Amino acid sequence: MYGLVDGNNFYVSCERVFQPRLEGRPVVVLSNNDGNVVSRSAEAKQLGIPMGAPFFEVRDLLRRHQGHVLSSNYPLYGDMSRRVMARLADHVPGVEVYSIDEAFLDLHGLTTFCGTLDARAHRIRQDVLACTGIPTCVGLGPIKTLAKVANRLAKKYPELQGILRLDTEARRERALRALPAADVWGIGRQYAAKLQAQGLTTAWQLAGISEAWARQHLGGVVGWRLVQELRGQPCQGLHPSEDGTLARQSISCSRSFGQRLTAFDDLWGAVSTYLSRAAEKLRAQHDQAHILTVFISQDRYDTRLPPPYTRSATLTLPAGPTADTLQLLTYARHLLAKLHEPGRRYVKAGVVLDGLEPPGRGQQLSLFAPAASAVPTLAHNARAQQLMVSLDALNRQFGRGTVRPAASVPPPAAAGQPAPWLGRAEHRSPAYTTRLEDLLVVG
DNA sequence: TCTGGGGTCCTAGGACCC
DNA sequence: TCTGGGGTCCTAGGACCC
Repeated sequence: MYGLVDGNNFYVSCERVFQPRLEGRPVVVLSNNDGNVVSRSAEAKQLGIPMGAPFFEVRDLLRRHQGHVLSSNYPLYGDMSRRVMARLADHVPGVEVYSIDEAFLDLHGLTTFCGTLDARAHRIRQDVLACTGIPTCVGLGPIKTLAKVANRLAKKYPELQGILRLDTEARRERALRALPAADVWGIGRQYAAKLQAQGLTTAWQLAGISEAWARQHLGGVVGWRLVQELRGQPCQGLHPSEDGTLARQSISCSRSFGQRLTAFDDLWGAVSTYLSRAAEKLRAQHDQAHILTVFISQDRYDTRLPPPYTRSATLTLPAGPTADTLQLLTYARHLLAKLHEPGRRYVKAGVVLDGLEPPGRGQQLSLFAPAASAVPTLAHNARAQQLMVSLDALNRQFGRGTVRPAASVPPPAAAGQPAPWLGRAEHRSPAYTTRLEDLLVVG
């Protein structure tokens, strides 16, 4: 059996742990730049605010109902997530961290110890709530997709007390008949519309479609696997996460700006900032990258502009994989220069690191000094590596961005001003758990 | 006025190689 | 009149997830 544990309204729940006055009220958390609603309390859902709604469309509605609005606070959510995952790992040896607020549990063979699965799931929920303050739901099923189904229903029907187990044919059928096809893991807007057009509305009907139809209309083999899993035929296993974190195959960092930018130097300020952050994440998971992409976007909602709104440039690093911020910056600047067109107004930029692998393979070294080229010598490499170790240590100890590339610092003329690329965050809560100055004071 | 960010997987088509 | 086949790599695009 698998378990799927999922935090309820995760970001909102994280905020409520430190602001209990938000209990019982409509609360929403916004995406970067205060753009969209990305987490809603039950009360906010009841007002009819959809997931992903642009904030400006629901602002008045929230005001009328004394709703509370928060900018996203990822240091807080990331840290709370780490605490939740640590609790789970204490109960179950095999945990696959699936997202910031979700994890699959490997429960195979655990039933004979410590009572029934339901009792175990109850204990896990209680423990996570007691130790972190985060309410969760647990879905139990013999297959990942069915554990997801169970979790969905456990969230939807409070009378289930946060737990649903689908371990018999009868329970599977009953659950699938109760679940809309659009709520199945892997069915998004497009596929839901296609199913609807065929008169297929429940997960049970979806489980009954033919292989040919699934392959043709639901994304090929992906859709067919999904259908098989609903039927009870497992197509994917559990991939336990080491040390409670998820190692990624690509790492990106991108942001919408707070204002339109046209000047190369402003864009470069943004791109160099994002690249520094991405390289930090890369080193944190002990990898190097050998493919670098830079992209810049114009306003996709501006009907006067012809698509494409985003232009990107990708480079396979000629010197092989690296995790050196400074080396990556050299390449990124060239890529940005290729993309940037004077006069255009850009709203967003980003970088992507691909082709990740652990250090020690495929490093292309130069026979000569690196002065003229980006290709490093061995001695240069060792020093660069030491520099990154020191950089990361300083930023860990004194806060992100304490030491950063000069390009990421706004020019002296703008001293005291926030960088021009920074987005809005007008409702940010303190970093209660990750900044000493922000510690909650009681009493 | 205001519309997110970070991921995954698959497919199709073209270039190139033998 | 005849005009290979299979493999790999790369890119772009499209769907999905949270």
